[in-house]
Amino acid sequence: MTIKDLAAKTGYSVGTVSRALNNHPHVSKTARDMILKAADELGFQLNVNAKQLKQQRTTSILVVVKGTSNELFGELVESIQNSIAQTEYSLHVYYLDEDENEVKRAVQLCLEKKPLGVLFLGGNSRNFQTDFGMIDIPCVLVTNDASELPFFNLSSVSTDDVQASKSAIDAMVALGHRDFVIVGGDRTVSDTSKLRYEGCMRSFREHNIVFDENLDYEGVRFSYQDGYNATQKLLKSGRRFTALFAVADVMAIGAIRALRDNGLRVPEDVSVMGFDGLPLGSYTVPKLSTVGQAVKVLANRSVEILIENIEGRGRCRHETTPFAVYQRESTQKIGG
Amino acid sequence: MTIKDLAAKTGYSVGTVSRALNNHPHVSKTARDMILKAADELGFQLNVNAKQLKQQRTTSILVVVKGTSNELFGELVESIQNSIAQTEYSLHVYYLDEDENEVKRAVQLCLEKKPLGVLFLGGNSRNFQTDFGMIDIPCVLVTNDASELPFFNLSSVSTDDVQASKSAIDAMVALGHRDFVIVGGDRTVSDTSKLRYEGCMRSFREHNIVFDENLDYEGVRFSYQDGYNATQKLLKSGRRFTALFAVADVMAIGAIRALRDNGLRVPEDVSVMGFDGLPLGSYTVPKLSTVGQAVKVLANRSVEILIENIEGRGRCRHETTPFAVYQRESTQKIGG
DNA sequence: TTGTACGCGTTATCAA
DNA sequence: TTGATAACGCGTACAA
Repeated sequence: MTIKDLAAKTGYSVGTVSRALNNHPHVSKTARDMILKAADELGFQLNVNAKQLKQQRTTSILVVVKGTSNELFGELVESIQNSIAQTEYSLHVYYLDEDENEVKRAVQLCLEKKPLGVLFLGGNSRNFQTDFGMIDIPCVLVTNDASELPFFNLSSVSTDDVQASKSAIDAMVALGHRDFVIVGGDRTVSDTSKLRYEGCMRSFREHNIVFDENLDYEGVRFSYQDGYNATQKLLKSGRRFTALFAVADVMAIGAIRALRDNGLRVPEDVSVMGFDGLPLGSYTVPKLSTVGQAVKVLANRSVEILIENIEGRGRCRHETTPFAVYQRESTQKIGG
Repeated sequence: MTIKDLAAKTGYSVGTVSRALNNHPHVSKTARDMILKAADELGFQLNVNAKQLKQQRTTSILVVVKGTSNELFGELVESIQNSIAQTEYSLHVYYLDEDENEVKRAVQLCLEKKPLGVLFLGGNSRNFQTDFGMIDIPCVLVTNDASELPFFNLSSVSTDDVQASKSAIDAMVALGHRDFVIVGGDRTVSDTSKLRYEGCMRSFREHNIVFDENLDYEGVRFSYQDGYNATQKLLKSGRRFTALFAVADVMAIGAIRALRDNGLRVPEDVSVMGFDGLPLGSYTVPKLSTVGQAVKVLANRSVEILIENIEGRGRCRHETTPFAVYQRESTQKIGG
């Protein structure tokens, strides 16, 4: 079943058939109707390989997911897939380990798959600085800001991590907390972690709160297990604190568990705040206080921007999506 | 950069270059070495479209994921991707809504993408009975048993849902429980739900436990929210129970939350058991008792079987993977 | 062992 | 508006 058969069936030439199938002008309504009808009846499927070989262009968009244990990305991928499904493009998703170089990997995948664009879910600017030069198709970095990076083909849509985590700390300070520890990411390797840390520090400075980055900060991976371990370590070190901020909900959940295992109650003994706003957080015990990211907006804007750029209808841009601090049950006023 | 360029560079013909690149016999070591070296130096990438057009065969494997909110599938996809990464095949993942017809969708995707095989994550036998006939490539149904289905190209690897959920109930009975409710799936539409229900009933019969399927069973979707709602409904109905079995961990977590919101303690007032063994369950408060599936085994065997069948080295088969009941903190002996 | 040449299913160019 | 035909890059018979 090729356009040749279709041509034979309808009496037109392959040229006309091709034009009809692709909605090109210069084909009579009679011809178009007849051909489309025949195609439909015969269940004709255009051969993508032949098309792409001829046109020297694929139809695929790459999604590179960095750090698979962060459930936020799971939600994002789902949203992205839904947006893309309504377009002519197709999606290829690749999950990378948290400490792989996502840009190097993307370069390699671009050579191999020749996609029209790529969506990076997470990433760190150092990798972009050194390796992104090899990529010349439109890309967008999701959940990280790339406005400081000197690439004309790299957009970004992200939450303002500094403001968001500053707000988180502010909220806890407003509750009367002054003794903080942070379960964060590795700031030498994750921009997100660095920015969220920076947001915390701003709040601390603004409120004259003492914070020792060597003693009160643990930089680990974004997972339940690491959140748990980091909290254990903080506890073992003998630091005294009434508030714990975890820069991801998964870590916060691990942290709460560790606190419990050490006989500490949440929020009575220590308040815990997470980051991301996973649905799960509404069902945990206690319900997780968190700063929520706008997952759907993040996803939709990312694919809109990417497609605009792929289709040459726009330049690269850097957008910020809203966040909100949700005070649920894992935080409370100091002393009750 | 095509094999033509490579031919020009090395002085050999495109035929020899092609043979060298594909590890065919009848090419001298000299030629092979020289060509491979040149390819490497020039960063040569074979044009997949041309290759597939010529060979009339793609290299892709389809993964159809049914019910996106079930986090078990997230873990599975990750595992599957890792297995496939080490092969010559490429993966295309599609997430479907829980109540879409996964087989109809697969048929359509097969026409479009012409994959070599497909992996179904979840699915129901009714859809297979009516629509699977259209598919003639090797497939494997993961997490559901397909041994009763009359298709020579459909394998399956699954947990023995009947035994597994019987074991779950048995374990709670051994703890002294006799008043059960179940937060399950829709048995008219989900085989998994039907089987797990069946397992429960067997245990109930064996232990002469009274269970009213109309009053003590809620059939809903596999999500936190639905687990929560179902439990609310059970509670509102005034049923008295000391044990709740949720046929998925996500539902169990929703259920625990609902119990708490009604002033009931877990496990003191009611014991809760989940199903799946998500990592998350080790960090919740209380830690979730659950029957764990062997995710890695499920994933590995599925792709092994699929690839065997794709390469014609095996027939279709139906395997069962081990499960284990983990008693953590959400269950306890009745009255203490 | 190597080279030549055809064809896979499309799209696009050019003539009609 | 249509039809004929040349590419696209590769694999593979067949010939050498």
